Amino acid sequence: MSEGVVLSKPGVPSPAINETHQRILESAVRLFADRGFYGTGIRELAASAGLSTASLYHYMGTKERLLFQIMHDALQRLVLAASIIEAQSDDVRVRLDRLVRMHVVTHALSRDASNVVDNQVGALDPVDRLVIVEQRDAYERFWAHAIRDGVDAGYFHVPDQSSARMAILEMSSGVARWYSAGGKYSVDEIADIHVDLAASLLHGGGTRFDRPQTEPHLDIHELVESIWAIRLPERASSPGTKAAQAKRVPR
Amino acid sequence: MSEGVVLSKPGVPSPAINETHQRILESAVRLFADRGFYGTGIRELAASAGLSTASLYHYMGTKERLLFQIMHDALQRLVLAASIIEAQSDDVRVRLDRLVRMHVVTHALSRDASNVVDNQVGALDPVDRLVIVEQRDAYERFWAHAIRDGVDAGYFHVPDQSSARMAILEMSSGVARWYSAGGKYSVDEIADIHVDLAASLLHGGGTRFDRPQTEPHLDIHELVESIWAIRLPERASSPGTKAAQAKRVPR
DNA sequence: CGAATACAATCGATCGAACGATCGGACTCT
DNA sequence: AGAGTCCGATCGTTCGATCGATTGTATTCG
Repeated sequence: MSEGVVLSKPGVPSPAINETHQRILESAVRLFADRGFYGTGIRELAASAGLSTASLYHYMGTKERLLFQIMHDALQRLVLAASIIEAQSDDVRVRLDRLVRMHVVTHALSRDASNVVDNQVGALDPVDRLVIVEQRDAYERFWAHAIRDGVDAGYFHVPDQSSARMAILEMSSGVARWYSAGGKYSVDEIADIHVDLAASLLHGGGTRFDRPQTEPHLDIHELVESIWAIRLPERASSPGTKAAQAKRVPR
Repeated sequence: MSEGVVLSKPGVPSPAINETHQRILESAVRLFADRGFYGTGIRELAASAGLSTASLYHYMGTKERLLFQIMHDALQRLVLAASIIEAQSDDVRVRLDRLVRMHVVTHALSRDASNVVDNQVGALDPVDRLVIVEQRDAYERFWAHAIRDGVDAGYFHVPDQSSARMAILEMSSGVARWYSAGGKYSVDEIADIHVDLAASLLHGGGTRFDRPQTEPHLDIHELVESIWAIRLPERASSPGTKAAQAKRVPR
């Protein structure tokens, strides 16, 4: 169960050129998420990364460039993950399950970066903003196509596809607003719950996900770990922990 | 069909002490929503309201106080609306329908204020933030109780009540992020769609809202208009325009 | 080999601009 | 006369950004 169908090395390399740069990026993500772009001064930024403001400029170019790098990198990973999921999920119900799971897991674990992407677009200068918005649109297209295909195949029934897409994305992104590591549920349980909620939303009163068991294996944990170069907490059992299973609606 | 069961004058009086103050509040809401609290300077604020920075201070106290007034007022209206809905909706399915409708309509029409409430809490000083967070919690409690009552009555089936509440609130608040007046759907159609989506989400694969027709009348248009002191665009037919009706899932 | 060279990394000091906020005084209206 | 409303001028602070200079560390040259 360990070896997935993931390509050899799909990970996005970090944009950092060395360890100091990496430290700056990490500090900036945290501060931008906490206080916002305009609420974060370059002196805070420098102090948080442990160097002078002059040294900071050696790496970041300008403060606005730093924000752009952070958002561009975060979105690039999301797009890559979505494209791999699309390529390796034949059944559209499975595809959507995986999109939701990936989105929720990354929004919980890469909380700060997700919040920066979601809330700080307005702080970008107009040219950079265009690039970022196009990336975000590209990501949303994977969702739009999944929903469209599911409706065409007769699996999904929604009052309006765009609204359904926005609803699922908003509720899944919302996880980054309220999730905290010590909470009632683990990341995987929250992902399970949101897969359930999305399924209900898309079935509009019909039957729930009856997942075909013949799908080739693609482990979302492995995918996220390789693309984000992070280590996820072990999940208790698979798929779905006992707690999440118990909460599930009997059909 | 015009006279609802609404109390005589439930409206929240505007916190503005005169027309100039009102202009300041409106400018501030727009600017804070567009550029954020820290991204808005008092000189922009003054220029946008058509006076000097010195005069600005005559009304707003401090910039932070101005933000607090805006958020407090917006949340007060939401809480009042929710309490009236709770008091006048016997059936829990109707109660949730109305909560969603009210929330979506106000987030579309009072877009800027909603975005300020949703995104600028972090800019408040710790004392003010406590007050605002308590108001927001009070508002969410109406939703929590509605969902709990619906589950207890056997109408709703969700994997987790808190997650379901956050999901519905996030997707409904999301309207304030992407709604624009010239879009494909009218405000009422968007509200209809979200009532549908919330219903699907809460029924978890069961049957949809079969609304009891015996409920005493409470018109959400009237409610919102009186509490927010605004005039909503006329809705084409009632309930639900043709466009929204056509999109609806046949059962 | 050791000296010379090149370049990345760092910082103290400082720039002009914009920031939030305040003052005293000048206009209205009663 | 007195309260309410407005503003020009200006306060001290912080902002994002840049400068010249110094260090550390390879690489090249004689």
